Amino acid sequence: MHRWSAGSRTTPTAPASRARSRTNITTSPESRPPYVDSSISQFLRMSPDVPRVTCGALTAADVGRAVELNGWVHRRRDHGGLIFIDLRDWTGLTQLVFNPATNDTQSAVFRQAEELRSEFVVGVRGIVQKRPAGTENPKLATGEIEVAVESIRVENESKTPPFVVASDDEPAEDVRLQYRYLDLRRPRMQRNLRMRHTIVKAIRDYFDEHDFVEIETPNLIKSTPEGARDYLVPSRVHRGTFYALPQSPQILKQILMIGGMGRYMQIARCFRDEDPRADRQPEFTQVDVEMTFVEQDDVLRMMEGCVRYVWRRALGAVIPDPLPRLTYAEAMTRYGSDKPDLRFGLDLVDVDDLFRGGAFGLFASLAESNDNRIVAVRWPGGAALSRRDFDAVTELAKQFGAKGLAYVTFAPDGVKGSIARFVDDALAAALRAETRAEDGDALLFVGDARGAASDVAGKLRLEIGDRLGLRKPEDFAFCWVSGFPLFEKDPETGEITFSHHPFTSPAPGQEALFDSDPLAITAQHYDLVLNGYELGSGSIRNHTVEFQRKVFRRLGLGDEQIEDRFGFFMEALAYGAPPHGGMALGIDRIVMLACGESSIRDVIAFPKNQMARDLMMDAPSTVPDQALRDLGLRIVQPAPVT
RNA sequence: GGUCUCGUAGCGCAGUGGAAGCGCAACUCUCUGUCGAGGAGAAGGCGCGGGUUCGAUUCCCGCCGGGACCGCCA
Repeated sequence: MHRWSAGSRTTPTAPASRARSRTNITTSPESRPPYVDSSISQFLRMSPDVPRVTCGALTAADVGRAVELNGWVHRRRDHGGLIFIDLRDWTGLTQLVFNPATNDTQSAVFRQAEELRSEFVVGVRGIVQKRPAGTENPKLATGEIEVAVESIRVENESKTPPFVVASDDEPAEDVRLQYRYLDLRRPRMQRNLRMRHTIVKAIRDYFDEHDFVEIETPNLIKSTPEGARDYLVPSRVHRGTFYALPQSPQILKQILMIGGMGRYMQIARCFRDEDPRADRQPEFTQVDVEMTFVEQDDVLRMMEGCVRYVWRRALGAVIPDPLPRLTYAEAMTRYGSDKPDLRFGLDLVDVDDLFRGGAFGLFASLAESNDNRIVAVRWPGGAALSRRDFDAVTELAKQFGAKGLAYVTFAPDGVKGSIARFVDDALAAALRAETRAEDGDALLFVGDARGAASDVAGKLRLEIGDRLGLRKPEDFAFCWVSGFPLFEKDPETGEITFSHHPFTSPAPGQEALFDSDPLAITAQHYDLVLNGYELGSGSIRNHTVEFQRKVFRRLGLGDEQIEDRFGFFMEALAYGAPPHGGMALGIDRIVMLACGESSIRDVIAFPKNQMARDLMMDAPSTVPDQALRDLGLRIVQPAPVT
C-alpha cells in the first residue's frame, strides 16, 4: 500500500492491473520525503517565523509545533461545526482540522474552510496536535496527528474535476490522458514517476561508477533503410529532403566507439513509426550502452550488474548472480518463446515419440517428420475444468494460430478428454511420466509445424500461468537468451534478412558459413528478458569494413545503396574501428515491471494512445498553410472511398 | 490493414424490444471527531448515422472513439 493511501477500499471487480499497481514497493532512500522545505520564497510563506513542512512528514514528535503547509484539498469532511480537510502534496496527506474549540464557526478562517472544494490549492498555518484517543488513522503515515488551522490562504481555486483525484476508481484511459495533469496528481502516478526517476538515476550512477561517459546524440539524423518506419522531419533549408528521427542511436554509438570513447551510455529517446501496444510507444526511452574491446560475456556481465544494482537500489530486491542463460533453441523448446517467462515452470514437453505409430492418426503422422512437433503443456488441476472450459481454451488456441487443440485429463476415475479414446493405459502412463502430470491435472497437446506448435504451446503455457496466478508481478525472473541465428528467411519473400540488425557479428569461427549456409550462422546477439518481456537486446558488432560490406551485400544491397545510405559509416569503419559491442534496454518496460504495471503508458508522463495521438495536446494536428509552404509540402487528400 | 471488445449522467458501473437505475462527484439544506464521514432534497444521460419493428438504449449494418491483440516493431 502506498503511503498516501488513506483507504483500502477494494472493488470486487477490480481489474488485475489495478490490484497489481498496489504491489508493495520498498521505498528507496532517494525518495524519502523531506520534512522541512526551507527553499520556498518568502512571498509564498504565510508566517516566515514557522517552518514550512511537507504533508507526509509530521509525526507525534511534532505535537505542539506551529507549522505551515501547502497543498491541494484532497478530501473535505464537513460536520457542520467541525471540518476536516486532507491536505495533499507529493509527499502524502495531513489532516487539517477546523474546530470551534479553537475557531469560532463565525470566524474568518472557518468560513473560508466551508468554501474549500476538491483540488483547491491552499497554504495554511496551524498547530500540530495529537488526535483525540481513538481517532487516530493507522492507514495514514501522519495518522497520529492533525493540524489545527489558525489561518488559511487560498492560492487557487479549481473547477470541478472530471474525475475524483482522491478516488481509487480509475477513469477510462482516454479521460486520464486528456486530463493528464489531474491523473498525475494521483498517488499511483506520483509513485510511478518517482520510481522511474530512481531507476534512471541508479542506471546513471552504475555506469558512472564503471567509467562510462554519457554522450548525447542528435535527434535529427539521416534516414537509413530497413527496420521500422522512420519518423521524418522535412528540411526547410533544403527543400525536398528530410531528417529522420533515430529509431535508436545504433550507428552513432558505434561511431563513438570508432571515435575512441571507450565506454558510452545514454538515456536516449528513440522513435519508431509503428502501431503502439501496451508495451510499445511511438517514442520511448532506452539506456543505450556500447563498449570497445569486449566480448559477448563482458557485455552480459556489465549489463546484468546494472539491473542487479537497479533492482537493489530501487526495489531493495536481490537478483541472482549470475543470471540464468538460455539459448534461443532452449527457450523455444522449453517455453515456446524467445522471451520466456521464468516465474513459473510448466515447461513444454515434447511427446512426438509417444504418439509416433499410435492410434491417434493425426499425431502419429505429424510425428513422422522432424519438421513437426507435438507439445504437451501440463495444466495443474485442469481435470476439474468443464467441457465448456476446454472449448474456450481451444478457441483461444485457434486465436493463437493453432488448427486445433487436443487434451486429456487425469482424474481418479480414469483418463478423459478429447483424445482419451486413443490413450490406452500404457500411453497414459508414459505421458504422465514425461510430463509429471498428477491426478487432477490436464494435458494440452499442440501438434503442428515445429515453429507454430512451439508458439501456440508457449502462449497456452502463459495462459495457464495467468489462470493459476503464477505470474506474480512482485516476482522478477530475469534471464539471458542468446545464440540467435544471424540471418533468417523472410516468410513472405523468401529472401534472407537479418534477425537483429545488420551490424551484428557472427559467432567466432562461423564466418566460413557465410557463403555456404548463412542461415546456420549463430549471431553474437543476446536479449535480456524479464517476466516474459524483452527488456532489450545487444550484440557484438562487425568492426571491419570488409565484413560489414559482405553482410550488406548478402542482404541484397547494391554497392550504390550501401554508399548512399551507409557510406559515412563504412568510411568510419575503414579508419581503424575497434572491436566493440553493446546493448540497449527499454527504460519504459523496466519501470513498468518494477512498478507492477501492465502498460508503459502508466510510467510515462505524457504518453500517446493506441492511435499514436496525444489526447491532451491533440497531436498530431494540422499546421498553417504558410508552414507547409515554407517546407515545400502539399497535403494530398486520400481518394474518397466509393 | 485485420480480429476481438467496450461506448448508458461529469466519473465508475447495472439494465431492458414497451415509462432509465445504482455508487461517487457536483448543487441546496443539515450535522462537533471524521478519515469512502453521516442525513435530507433537487438537478443531470443511452456516441453518431442508417436499417428491421407498431415501437430500438436494447436486434442488424456502417461510421466515430477507447482498449487488448495480430500484422508491423532492424
